[in-house]
Amino acid sequence: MLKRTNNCGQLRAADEGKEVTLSGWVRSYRDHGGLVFIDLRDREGLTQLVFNPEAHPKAHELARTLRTEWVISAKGTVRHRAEGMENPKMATGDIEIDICELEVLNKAKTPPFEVDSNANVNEELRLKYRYLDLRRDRMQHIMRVRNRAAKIIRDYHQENGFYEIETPMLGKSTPEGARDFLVPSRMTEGAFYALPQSPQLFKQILMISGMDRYFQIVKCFRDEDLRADRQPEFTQVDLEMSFVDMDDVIGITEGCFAKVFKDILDIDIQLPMQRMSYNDAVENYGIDRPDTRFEMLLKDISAIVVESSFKVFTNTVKGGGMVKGICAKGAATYSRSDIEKTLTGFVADFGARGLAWFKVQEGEDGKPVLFSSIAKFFSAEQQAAIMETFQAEIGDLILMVGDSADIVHKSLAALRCKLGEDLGLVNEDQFNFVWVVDFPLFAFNKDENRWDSLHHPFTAPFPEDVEKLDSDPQNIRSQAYDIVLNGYEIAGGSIRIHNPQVQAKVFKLLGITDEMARERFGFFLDALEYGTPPHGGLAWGLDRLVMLLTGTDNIRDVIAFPKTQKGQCLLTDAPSGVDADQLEDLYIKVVEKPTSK
RNA sequence: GGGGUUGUAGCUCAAUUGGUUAGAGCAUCGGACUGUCGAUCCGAAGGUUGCGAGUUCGAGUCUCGUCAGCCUCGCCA
Repeated sequence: MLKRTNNCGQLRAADEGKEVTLSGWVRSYRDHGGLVFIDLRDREGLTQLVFNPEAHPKAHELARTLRTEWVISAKGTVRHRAEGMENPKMATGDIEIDICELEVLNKAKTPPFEVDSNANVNEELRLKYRYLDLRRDRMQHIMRVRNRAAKIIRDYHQENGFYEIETPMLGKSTPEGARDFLVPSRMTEGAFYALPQSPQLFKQILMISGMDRYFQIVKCFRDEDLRADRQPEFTQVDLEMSFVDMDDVIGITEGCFAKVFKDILDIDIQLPMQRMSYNDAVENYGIDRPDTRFEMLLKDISAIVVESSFKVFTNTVKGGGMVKGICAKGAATYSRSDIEKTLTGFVADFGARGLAWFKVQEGEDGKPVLFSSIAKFFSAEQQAAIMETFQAEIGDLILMVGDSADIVHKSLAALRCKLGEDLGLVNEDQFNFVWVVDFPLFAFNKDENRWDSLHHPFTAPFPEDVEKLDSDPQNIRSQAYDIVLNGYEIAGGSIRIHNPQVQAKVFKLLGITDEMARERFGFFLDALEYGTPPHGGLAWGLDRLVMLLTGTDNIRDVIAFPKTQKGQCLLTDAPSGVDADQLEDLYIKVVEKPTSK
């Protein structure tokens, strides 16, 4: 084999005269009958090879047989292209290689789609032939960015005193949280490991073990339904620190994000990052992961509309619900069918039973008035108060939902983001980081009549709120913090409970009896009793970060070998059936799927 | 589990209201061509319209079922 001396993105005019060997894939061939030009591609770039029939007839003859995606090595001399023949579109466009010797390392079948093209290709096909898809420019770029991000993150944490420590993939199943992927044990009949949803307890135990600072870039597994930004296995940057408070963890994390964005996108992030309380986020954006790149904030008009004669709203407010809305600037041009079919249908997905609307129009006296089929239910004063609340101007569209707080916030948060996109308010080049803090520790679970952790059961309350564990669980704030970028939660964490008594009280409120706690977390509760340092940490979703760094809205694009929405790998055809012998070894019997008809 | 959407040549797409032999660009194959660079020019080949029923004189088009991809609600501490 002709061994390569350089890669295909390396050579420049200054290398003129050097004898080099390049290896790679044939991107395109241009056969002029006489001269043959080949664009050779490898991970680092493209270089033009020239085959001259008079100078090197043997190489030229072989070159005429080349086809796209064949793998070759070629030896020749770097030559500055003739004047006017340079190609400014190529990094190596000033030079070409005059080839004297060509070796075909491997032929290739005609690919099922064009590797050398930015055209959209059916994703099913891309996933089946992922090795060809990964050869394409866009995927090469994404993998390069992902690799660089991982390196920066590793270097940064190493420099800041973190040990990279691996935690087990075969762990213990815990019933709360997401559904576990289970792995049957051959050694212990009827017992199962679970793949980790996150290394949560192990990293806390590492703090108890005196490791001081731990981090890991680690796979996590959750057996839940997939979405555009969710895969059954995904990658976290997981870290934990001893003897720290919230500001320490936030400071370390901010520093790392700033470095990643500077190095990869050359963007300077203003530090410290903005912080927003959970309550403010929900009140103004309807969600705990606000996209702050545009305004269109939610406004509460319950107090105004409760006085109106519009029964839908008055009943809602009197029944303990609320009425909130958003004001879409300049959107009064939306047609009635846009609003009553498209937008109303959109919020219906989130449980909203209706979407009330006002168009702000110019009245007879030139002043703004509200127009809609329900406007007659609102007095002039009420209308004025509504416009005042939204700072509405002529040409705006006010959209309102009256329902339980949960539905109002969920539906309007989603509607706000949709309209933000539709109206072109989102600047794709802007990166708005915000820490969301002051989360409540618990949320009440009506169905089960108990409290649920908003974050997870090991999250510490603020010290001054600890006494409320007995009296007022609803108003306990937690030392949790989420970092939100453009509406995506990209990292989250908390200061952990390091006091066994507090941990026991939290379990109790969560409806976890001593017995259950023993069985599930006994090992951890024991560990807590042997000298636990105050500690806290955080985990990043690396996949989502790479999505934002590369501007894709599809998590499959940032994972080399992702799964479809049904959890299939189209490349390998996993998951698949197994031999009866294998099942027997594991004491597993497959039962037929019960028919639901 | 629910809702939506897509499926036509190797790829990306088109095909009027249900109406003649389902078309185009790219790719492929053959030929020509000594400075191209998404080469160009000439020619050829390429189809179970995802699959299965049904309605109809007639279905790529309408109906039902089914399979697969995607988006989404529930779900994801």
